[in-house]
Amino acid sequence: MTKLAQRKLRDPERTRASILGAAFDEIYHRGFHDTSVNEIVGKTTLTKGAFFHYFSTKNDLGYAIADEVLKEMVLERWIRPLAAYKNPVQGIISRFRKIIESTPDEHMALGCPLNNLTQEMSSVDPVFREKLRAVMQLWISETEKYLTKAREQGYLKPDVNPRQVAEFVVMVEEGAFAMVKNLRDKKVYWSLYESLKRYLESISQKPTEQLSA
Amino acid sequence: MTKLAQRKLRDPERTRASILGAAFDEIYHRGFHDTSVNEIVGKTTLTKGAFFHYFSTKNDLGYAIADEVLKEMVLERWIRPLAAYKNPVQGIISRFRKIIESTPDEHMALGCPLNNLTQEMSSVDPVFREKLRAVMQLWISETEKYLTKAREQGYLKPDVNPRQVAEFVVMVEEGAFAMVKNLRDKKVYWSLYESLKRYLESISQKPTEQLSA
DNA sequence: TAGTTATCATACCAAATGGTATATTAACCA
DNA sequence: TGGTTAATATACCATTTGGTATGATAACTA
Repeated sequence: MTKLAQRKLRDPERTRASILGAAFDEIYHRGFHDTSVNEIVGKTTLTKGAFFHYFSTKNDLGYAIADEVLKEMVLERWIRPLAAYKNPVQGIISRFRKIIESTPDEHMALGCPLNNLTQEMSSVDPVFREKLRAVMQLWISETEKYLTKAREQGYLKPDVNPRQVAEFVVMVEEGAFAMVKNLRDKKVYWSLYESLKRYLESISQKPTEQLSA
Repeated sequence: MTKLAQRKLRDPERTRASILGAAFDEIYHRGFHDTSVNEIVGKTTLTKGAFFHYFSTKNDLGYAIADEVLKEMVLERWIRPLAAYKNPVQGIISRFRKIIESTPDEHMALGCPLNNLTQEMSSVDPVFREKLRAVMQLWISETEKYLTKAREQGYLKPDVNPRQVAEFVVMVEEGAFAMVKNLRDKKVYWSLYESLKRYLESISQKPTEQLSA
């Protein structure tokens, strides 16, 4: 009773978040073009009126997903966890493994949300293009920071270029999901994981145990 | 005059190919969902009647693109040229470079046609899924053959797994285009090229010059 | 407490889309 | 040569889509 009554109460932030969440889910499953506004609001307790109150157009919704959902997702999944590792290179390897392990089989077929939206929208809408580009730039730059630190600490060979490695690593992280989506075979994750690991080890070295400062 | 008259003459094979070509082009530029049948026939000298005579549905056209155009494109761009190299590993590196060099700047923003179609359609239509999967399986398997040969000939270290490397190589080949499409920066091609080269060299070795047989 | 505004619902619409029905003409075959 | 079939054009349609106009109600403010 109380709960039902409270459902009627207004909570704009929650409402907007609810639309955004339902929209991300639908779009992640079926793609942007194939997801209609009616379907999105159908997944919530709201109607089209609420939708267009918060997003003046369907594209605007897509922009919000890029700006808010995808950006946050990249940071949460790929970047922030790296802080917990002493050796950032080892952190990248471990994170890749853990994300594979924690990805439900159902999601295997859906690929990387950022890559999906990019492949579909980036060449057709310049605003999408810029926003999705910004997310990936962030992903690469943050990865690069950790790789730079790793080189400074002697975990990487001195001749490696952190930016170059960062681009390669992020490309593998995205590309692995894309390939598994295509092949529908989770074993491929592990195959690609082994190759990434081997690559990173080939540019690594044991840090000479020199005292700090 | 003669030419104009001949244009009226019927040539079913050419007609079908014309539709297929225009459709591939439009879909490559704007995606499958965002390309309408009207737009496709608008790019040809034909009308909707001809279209639905050759393809009973729009999806059927997409299937034909996967079966015929994409498959042929993979073989022509990535596989067949490898036959010309004595060292297949060197062949893979060289081909990657040459494809970068020969890709017009305009195409840079469009990514890999196979990847585009996969990300958009694979999770939404099972027939697409199977056909696109078959193309990528072919791509990987053919690459694997060359890597197996390379290992037999001593160009690769004996402990490398050709299938595993093939999956990684194809993933990089696709992923590189996807990333450049997102970042819109051709320099990234070369950065990724350097990394792929370094990786392949790290699993390579000089063949011990033992006589054949 | 009255009135203004923000939040959400309902009913509707013009345009575009994939697809069909049908007409027309070229090609082939007996 | 006549008739059957294949190839292409034209006109049309039901449905879906993003979006709008407007109404209703909750929330806030003076």
